[in-house]
Amino acid sequence: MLTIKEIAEMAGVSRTTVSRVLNDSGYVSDEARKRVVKVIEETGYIPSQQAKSLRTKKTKVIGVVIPKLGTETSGRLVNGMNEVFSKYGYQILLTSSNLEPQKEIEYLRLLKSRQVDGIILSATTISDELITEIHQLKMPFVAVGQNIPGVANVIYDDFNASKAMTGLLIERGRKNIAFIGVPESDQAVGIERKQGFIKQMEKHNLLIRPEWMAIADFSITSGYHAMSKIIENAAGWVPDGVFCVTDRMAIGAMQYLKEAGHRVPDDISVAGIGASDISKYFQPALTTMDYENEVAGQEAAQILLAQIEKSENFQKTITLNGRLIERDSI
Amino acid sequence: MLTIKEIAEMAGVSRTTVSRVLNDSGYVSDEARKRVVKVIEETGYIPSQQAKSLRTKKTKVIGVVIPKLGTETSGRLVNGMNEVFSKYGYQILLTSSNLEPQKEIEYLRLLKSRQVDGIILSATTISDELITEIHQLKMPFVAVGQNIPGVANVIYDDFNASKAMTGLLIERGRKNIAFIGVPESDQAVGIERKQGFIKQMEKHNLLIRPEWMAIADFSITSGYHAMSKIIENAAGWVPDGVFCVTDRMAIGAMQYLKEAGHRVPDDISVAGIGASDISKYFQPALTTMDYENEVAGQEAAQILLAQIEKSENFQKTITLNGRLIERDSI
DNA sequence: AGTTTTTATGGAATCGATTCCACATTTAGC
DNA sequence: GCTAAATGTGGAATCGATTCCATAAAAACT
Repeated sequence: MLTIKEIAEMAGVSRTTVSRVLNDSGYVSDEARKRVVKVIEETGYIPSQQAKSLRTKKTKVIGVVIPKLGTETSGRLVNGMNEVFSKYGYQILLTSSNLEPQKEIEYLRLLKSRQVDGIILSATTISDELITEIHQLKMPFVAVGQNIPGVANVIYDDFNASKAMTGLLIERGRKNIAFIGVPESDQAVGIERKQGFIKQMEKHNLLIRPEWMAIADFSITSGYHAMSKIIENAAGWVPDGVFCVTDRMAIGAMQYLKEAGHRVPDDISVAGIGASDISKYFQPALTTMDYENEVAGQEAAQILLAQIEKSENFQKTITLNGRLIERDSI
Repeated sequence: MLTIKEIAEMAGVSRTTVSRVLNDSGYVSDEARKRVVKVIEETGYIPSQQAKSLRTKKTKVIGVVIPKLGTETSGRLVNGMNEVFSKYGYQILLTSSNLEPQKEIEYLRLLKSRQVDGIILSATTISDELITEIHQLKMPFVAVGQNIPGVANVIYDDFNASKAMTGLLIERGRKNIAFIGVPESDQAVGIERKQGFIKQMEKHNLLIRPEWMAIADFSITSGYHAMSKIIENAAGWVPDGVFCVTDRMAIGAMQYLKEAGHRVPDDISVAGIGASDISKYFQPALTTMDYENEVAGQEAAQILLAQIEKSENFQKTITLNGRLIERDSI
């Protein structure tokens, strides 16, 4: 491993001068600069960021914690962040909690120990322990997707998105609407979206049947099973609409309906949230809500950078609205 | 920011002793250890990995370069790696080249400058420049998906996978088979898979029509357009099978066929490669090849760890075979 | 009791960069 | 021609950890 000392010797200058060339700082004569540059090129020397950031206290690395690697949502989110960060010379240290709450806390610590310049957390469930940990962090921080008190947030307006989608279902004449949600441990998806549905139904004086309210786990398969259970429980009475809080569950539900001989949307309408890639190509194409995760990622990155570079410590919260995408499933 | 020095002072011991407690090394009396542990817990002190690895020359970070964030393939691959790495206390610094070859080289340098302990590259196109750069790296390295000479590789047997899939099509009585591939700049997907198709067709003395050989760009939409062009060019003659080198393009092709009134698989069979999530739920369910990217990720991680920890410098190449998944599209 | 071994502790060097400061040499200003 | 400012260079301290080495006290052997 080549070091600055060796480069200095080879170029016949001091480490200080090499450092100046490297960082374009201070005074360096053309003559000396040329010699240094030449040696660097010949040797392929790459300075150790390690040593540099030990001294400068800046790593130019942002820690990001996402729930699961390789999901569309996380992918888009991280892409959005990356766009902004790379523009400013920052890199992302990506960690995935794999949906284990304990890992989130662990990774937060780990990221701090790696001296990242800031952290973005895309959480699913927020425990008190997690909140405590976050507050102990005392470093630039932004939460995405879930509202965490006392810190900067980029969140989606889940309540109104859900309400709007339910409204669309009703507008199209659907009255007996089933609901496929997720556990309430997830505040945004589990509670907010459910509340949006309930409020809208109540507003129109529509009956919410408990036996038509299923809970699934985000997967396509779970949507399939939830739908089958609802239809079986229906016993004669069949819903004329289903609102699924995620696209993948909606896909599963549609799949079941098709197999069971129900026509979508003629007999029964299906709606999702997320505008996943698959939703466009499935038949019938799913009516859904685009959450524009890239934008969320960009916003989160911007806020974090403001905290880092201008050391603004605001607890700014940005709320993003979903964009309704009407297709063929309603 | 708390440092080891401050902890030492607060506990009334030397930095050396604190370090020993931290790393469970050397001799420390119970009495001293207790005092140190107490101070650490009270203060929430987290040692700087930065400083540690400057000294130890080990960062416990692995650099990973993938072509695109948020794709299923990359997601699975990275998940597989992560499984292995996290078991041994390593973390992944993930970078995405966003399909720009220049960025691959740039990130390789960047990762080296961050002193990662090793690098895994999942490349799509391999230029001479890239190969030169890799050889200059002189650090633990594994390439995934593309065969790069002179280094360790984990590759898929694209040629035989493609041959097998084409064979299945033929076995089912298909004779007039169209082909949707990708540009040849991608050695594995563009060339190997195409050759597998060609060799199998030739073996059975089947005609390969140039006008039925389309080139698309991995996307669903491009598959759709490629298929439409083939059908249009067919002018009367319609193929009875299409082999698409990726699932997403196969989905696009099927979509077009459906819209154009061709029945899959009755009139025309469709085959893909990749076992993507969507392929299972699309109708008809796509017959495809599972490349088991998680396994590839695990293997790559294992090989890299062997290089790092046992400093084995072998140019081991592991070839993974695809697993045929027969569903309804053939 | 005297010697060796084990246990315990801290001082100081080290990793590879940056940066403050001192000093030397030019160049500019009057 | 003399002082002041600009330019150029390197020595040495520093960042926060680990680790070699020296030293001392306690425990274990003759």
